[in-house]
Formats: sequence, structure tokens, C-alpha cells
Amino acid sequence: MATIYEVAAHAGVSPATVSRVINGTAVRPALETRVQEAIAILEYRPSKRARALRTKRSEMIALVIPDLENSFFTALARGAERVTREAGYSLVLCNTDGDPAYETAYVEVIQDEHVPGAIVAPYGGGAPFAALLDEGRPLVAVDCRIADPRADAVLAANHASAVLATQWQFDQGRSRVACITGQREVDTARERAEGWREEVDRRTGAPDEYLVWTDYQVAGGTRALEQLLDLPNPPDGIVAANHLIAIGVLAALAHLGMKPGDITLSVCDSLPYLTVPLPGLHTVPNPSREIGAHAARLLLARIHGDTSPPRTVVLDSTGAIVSSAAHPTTQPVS
Amino acid sequence: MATIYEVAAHAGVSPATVSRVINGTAVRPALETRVQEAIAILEYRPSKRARALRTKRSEMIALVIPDLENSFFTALARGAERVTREAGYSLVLCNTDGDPAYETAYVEVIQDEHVPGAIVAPYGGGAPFAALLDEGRPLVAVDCRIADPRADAVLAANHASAVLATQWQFDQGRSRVACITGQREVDTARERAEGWREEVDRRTGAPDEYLVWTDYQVAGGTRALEQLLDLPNPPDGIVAANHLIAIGVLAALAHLGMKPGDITLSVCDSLPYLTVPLPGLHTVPNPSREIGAHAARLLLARIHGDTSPPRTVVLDSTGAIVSSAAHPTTQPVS
DNA sequence: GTGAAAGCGCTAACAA
DNA sequence: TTGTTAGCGCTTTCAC
Repeated sequence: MATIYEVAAHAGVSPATVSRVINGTAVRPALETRVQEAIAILEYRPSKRARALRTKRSEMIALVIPDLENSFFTALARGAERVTREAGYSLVLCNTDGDPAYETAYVEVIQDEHVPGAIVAPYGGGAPFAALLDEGRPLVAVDCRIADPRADAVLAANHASAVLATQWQFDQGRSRVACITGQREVDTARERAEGWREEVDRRTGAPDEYLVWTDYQVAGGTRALEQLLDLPNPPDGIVAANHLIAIGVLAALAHLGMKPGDITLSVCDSLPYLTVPLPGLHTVPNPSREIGAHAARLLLARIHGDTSPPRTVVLDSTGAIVSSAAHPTTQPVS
Repeated sequence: MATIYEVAAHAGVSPATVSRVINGTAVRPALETRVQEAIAILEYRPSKRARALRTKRSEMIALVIPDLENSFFTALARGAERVTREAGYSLVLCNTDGDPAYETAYVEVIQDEHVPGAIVAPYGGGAPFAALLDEGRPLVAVDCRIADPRADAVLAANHASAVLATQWQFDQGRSRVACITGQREVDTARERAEGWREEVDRRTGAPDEYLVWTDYQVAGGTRALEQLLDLPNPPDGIVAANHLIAIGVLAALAHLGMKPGDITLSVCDSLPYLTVPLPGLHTVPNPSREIGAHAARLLLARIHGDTSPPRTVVLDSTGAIVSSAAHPTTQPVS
């Protein structure tokens, strides 16, 4: 691989001039041409490592997610990757398995590699990432907020999605609509539960037992459904707060020999692979791709010097921006 | 962030000595202790960039996959990530969308970042990756082979899986067993089709129309099933060569109002999220995680100097090693 | 076994 | 505008 010196020699200029040409600083056109030719002939490509060592910033962006096998996060990754790639950055995917120790480990990688910024789907409050903000590296939280107010956030309109998912149940003529959501500690689980509660109270109401807190896993959905069906007055419609719960519910229904539609199911999330409409099933898509793409754009802007106040962007189920404002802000109610 | 000079000053030694301590070269114990203390006090961490610039190799491994949203590849990534992380390397995920232009782009990233080796799931023959082999960077192909014989390969026992999936159909009392597989150009699609053909011929035989070449997509499965059901003598059992095809088949069956079991379905692949056994459905797992993990181990060994002849490792559906030999080799028949 | 010194390939002062 | 020079933080000869 040719170096900047060889190019300089070949073009009869100094290395600094070559550097200027590469970086777009003003150079006399005649020289510029010579340099470009030399670059082409020698197939020169700047060494990113040397540049990063010198400038203390690399053309990478880290995406930290808790679960690489969760389709929500991979779709998000894909959206982010597309944007970063087009901007000439590569995306480093960091999978934490929801373990704060791994989060810390990746924070060190980000520092060591001079990664200028990161998109983070925090598992808990995202405490380990404060170190990055301290160093002035911009951070965009996705899916859930980070405790630290210096980070931007790109979120789904969870409350609104849950309202839509619940409305659909009543549109289907259901009157006993229950909700299965994630753990109380998880922002999205809480917000979706609140959306359900609000809409259900506007209609028929629902007893407390109709709200089940479980975890965002298939098994959680299965267990929760069984629990609901054991009630003296079981629900006839279920709002599932994420796709894994929904799959658990579907599996349990199939297992119990119930036809789809015996109990209607609506989901505040996208169901990967579900391509044909199924009777008795409704999904309110989670704009995961768009969240990733938007977060990447926001992060790139920050890296390129955008110093406006940290903001929270909320995307609805079509991926459109519902609100975008400096935080603290509460999510719009619908 | 402290530098090696500050540590040296603090410990009263030269930077070279600090470097030796970090890299495990022999140093007088007394000095070693002082250096270690200084490192601890200053919270020193070596700059990977500077080291990579100097040594021309970084502690990263690239994983190049065609589709980040395909659960086979994400499971593979997870297996690889675990192994690489434990070895102190970070995994850079490169998503190519099956586009050779992107493959080439990532080859350049790998070169520029001095990534010492890569795990590659090639889309076509993987021609762009030859450049890496030319430079002496080890390469491990996963899922499909790479045309270049210098690369190692870790593959699933596709032929054997298809035989198992087909056997299950006959065990269910089926006599007209068809196969839906991927494109002819894709190794795994061909091998799985061959396994089906071999087993079916050992039993009842099957007309040519019972083998449908489509693509590894949900829509492909749906189309292929419709095509099969339009035959004068339609099959009563389907072997699907991958999970996306299987989902397409399931969706089409549901759409046609067929109960599961009207037509039995067996799949040479894992069905993500399918947690409860469904009647009339059988899966022969694809050991994606193990493929990723094994490929990572193999690659790390190469990076650390293993120069034995390039090999092909074949894993069965439990993840066990069926064969491991210098290639060229043909896959064992069962 | 240890230190001094010379780079790895680049950029950013500073001069010219 | 352009060239000279001095590093970024590390490793690695080469002397001692």
C-alpha cells in the first residue's frame, strides 16, 4: 500500500499538499491534478489508522445493542448501517446481552479505537455510557432513554402504538381487552401499558388482572396468556407489547387448539416474517429501521459539529416524526 | 488517557520497558511490578490505534454477511462474537446485502483498518475476498465455500440434514414428498436438494416437478407451494430448504385454510421463534451459532500462526463436527 | 535485561 | 498557497 510520501514524490509536491488534496483544503488546481493522478496511478488510499492516531477520531460508529438475535435490533442496525455507510463510516456492532459489564467493555473499545460517537440501546439506565459523554463523544439513545440528559434519544411512539393496538380490539367488537407487557423497569413496556390503560378506560375499562407484567420473551408471552385464560372472566382480546410476547401468545393459542380469532391479538411491534394477513391478528409496526436511520443521521450531525441542545425524537408506526424537541419532554399522548 | 511515556516516567523506566511489560517480554520482576503499579494508578490502557499503526495489525475481526436481518446470519454472528470477544478481539459486522460492490467496499475497510482476518458468508463465489488472501490475511468461509482454495470453510451438513428432513416425511406416512429449495447457484440449496433426491429415490421416488428451485425468501416459499399444489398429483409432504421458505409455505397453507398436518412440512433449518412443537411440522436445526463459533476459533488460530493446510469443517445439526479435513473434499453423504 | 532512537502514515503548526 | 517539521502512541531494532 502506497503512502502519502510516495504520492508526494510522484507528484513532485510535499506530503502536506497531498494531505490537503485528500482533505479538500484549497490547493492550486495544477498541483491538485498532479496529485490526483499520482493517487490514481499508485492506487493510494489514506491509512485510516494513521489518520485516526493523528486526529484522534476514526470513521466508525458504534452501535450497542442488547440482543443481536432480536429482530427489532437487527432492523434498527440495518437502518443505521445504511445511513452510516453512505456517509463513509463503518458501523461496529456491539452486542451486550444486556450485561452492564459488556456495556463497560464496549465503552473501552470505543475509547481505544477513537470511535467518535455511538448509538446505544441501553439495557438498564445506560450508566456506563456516561464516560463517553464526559469525553465529549456524542451519544444517541434508541428505543429507551439514557439517564444522562446530554444524550439525544430516538424513540418509538409507544403510548400511541398501544392506543392504536387497543382501539383495533374494540373495532373488532371485543369488550374484555387485556394487555401483556414487559418488565416494569423498561420504558417501552411501561409506556405501552399506559397507552392500553388509557384507551381501555375510555371504553369498557379493565380489571387490574388484565395487565400482566412479564418479560419481552416468547416464554413470557406464553405464561402470561395461560395466566389470563385462568381468570374467572378471561379476556377475549390481547394487546401484546412486543413481538416476542406476541409469538408466545400465538404459540400458546395454537397449543391450546384455539383458532386464530377465538381470541384476537394486536401487537405494538412488527412481527418479522409474518407476511400474510392472519385473521384475528393486528400489528402496529415498530419503525425500527427508521429509528436506526434517524439515530444515525442525528449522530453524524453531532459528530460534524451540531451543538444544538440534546433532543428527543419520537417516530410513529409509519416512521414519521411525531415530535422532535429539546428534552426533557414527555411523550405525546397520542 | 495516559500514554506509555507517562507510565514510564511514573515507574522510572523507559517506554520500551513498559512496552515489554505490556507485551509479556521478559523484564526484571522488580521493574515489572513498578510498571504494573504505574499502569494501575494511571489507569493506563494501550492505544490500539498506535499499536495497530506500528504493528500493522489490529485486534478486530470482520464478519461479512449478506443479510443482517436473516436469523441464520445473526445467530452465526452471535456465536462468532462470543468467541472473538473472549479472545479480546472485537467483531466488526459488515452487511453486504448480497451486493459484490459492498463486498469490495468492505474488503477495503478491512485493509485500511488492518483487520488481520475475516469470516465471510459469501454471496456469489466471494471473488472480492481473494485480495485479502493475497495479502496473507486468513479467511474463513461460512455457510458456502469461497472459490479460492486458500480459505478455510465451516459448513453445515446440508446433505445429511435434507436426508433427515426427508426421512421424517416418510416416517409420518407420507408418500409424495416434494422439495422447495433455493437458487441453483447456491451451494446449500443444491446440497439440500441432493439430499432430498437421494432419500426420496430410496423410497417412493418423486417426479421432477416435485423439486422447485426458488430463492431463499418467504415469497419464494409461498409461490413454490402454490405451484406444487397446482400439480395434477400434488405432494402431501414438503421439505423446505431454509426457514424463510418454510415460513412462506406456512403462510400459504394458512392462507389456503389448510390445517397444519394436511400437508406435512419439514425444514432443513432452524425456525426462529418457533418454540412450541406444531403438529405436522419438523425442523432439522441449522447449527448457525456453532458454525460462527467454530469459524471464529479457526480464524483466531490462523491469525496466531496456524499454517496447516486450509480445511473444510462440516457440522451436523447438533453442532458436532462431522468431518474436518484439508480440502478439497466432498461433503460426506450422510 | 534495559534504554535510546527511529519510525509506522498521517495532519497541523509554523514558516516561507 | 506551499513546504518543513514535529509529533499522535506505540514497537522494535540496536547498542549497552
